[in-house]
Amino acid sequence: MSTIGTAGVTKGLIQKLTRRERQIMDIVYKEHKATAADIHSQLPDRPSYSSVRALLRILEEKGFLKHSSEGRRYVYHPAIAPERAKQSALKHMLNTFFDGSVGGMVTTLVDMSAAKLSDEEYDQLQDAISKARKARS
Amino acid sequence: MSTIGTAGVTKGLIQKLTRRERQIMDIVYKEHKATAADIHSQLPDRPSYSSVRALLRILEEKGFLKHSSEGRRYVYHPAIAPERAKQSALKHMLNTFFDGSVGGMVTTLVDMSAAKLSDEEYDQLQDAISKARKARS
DNA sequence: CCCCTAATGCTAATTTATTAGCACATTGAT
DNA sequence: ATCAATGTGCTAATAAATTAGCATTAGGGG
Repeated sequence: MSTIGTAGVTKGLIQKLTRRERQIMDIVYKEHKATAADIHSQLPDRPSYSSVRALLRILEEKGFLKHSSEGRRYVYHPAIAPERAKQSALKHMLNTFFDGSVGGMVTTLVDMSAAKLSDEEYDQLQDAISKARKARS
Repeated sequence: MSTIGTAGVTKGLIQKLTRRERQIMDIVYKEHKATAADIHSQLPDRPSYSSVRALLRILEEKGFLKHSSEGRRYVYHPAIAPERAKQSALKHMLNTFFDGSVGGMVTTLVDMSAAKLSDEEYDQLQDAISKARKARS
């Protein structure tokens, strides 16, 4: 079974985040964009609004977030493109839990959700794999 | 496209870990088991051996690690079964980056590694999916 | 116009995480 | 049997993360 390496990919930047910073980035990635209030409302063990804002400033300084103004509010966006963050996270998980095996990961994923997938969804999966296979070469 | 929920699964315990603690747990999951020295040698920005041992004690107190004695050494193991940890991590990633879509995640995974998979590996993937599909009902 | 609300900016205090130091125990070699 | 090497246990110091407080500014409604 072939594997995927880790070298040079978004260089583990995300692994450097602190607990709160990670929680915030998770929310931003999930929502695509979010205001301080959005984030505050979704954080576990909600700290004060003030704390959230301090962290947002820090994350922006560190280059993980950008903001734009929407009316009077700041709307925060990830500074690292979702595609890259996604891939980086997937690779990390592949290496940590699946010894780099894509097949192992897909199998676990499909097994986990087996009962919940419809025929249509299975077809989509099969298609995705066929296409990737052909696109190779 | 159906999705997978987050409720009640290893209850986000792992999200509570600090930076160093996470780094250590990643190594332990990756290696399946490890001594303090193993971990020390693999940690980024290597702290002192002493620090590592302090963290191992803390992780054990918090219930994330167990140890057994092997000769004179302690060998650390995850206290949360790899299967559960894996699933918990996958679900978290599904929700954060793929809006809960298994298909989306599999597609990204396969695309990422497309060039590297052999025909045989593609066959394995197709098989895994077919089996899961049949095992359903 | 003036006040209330809901934003942000900055800074200081507190809490938590991280680190390292040192004492003690055990094994193996000479 | 003693010494060196390699473990562990515990504790205190340091560094980093997290939190909250307070000042300020802008908008909207009466």
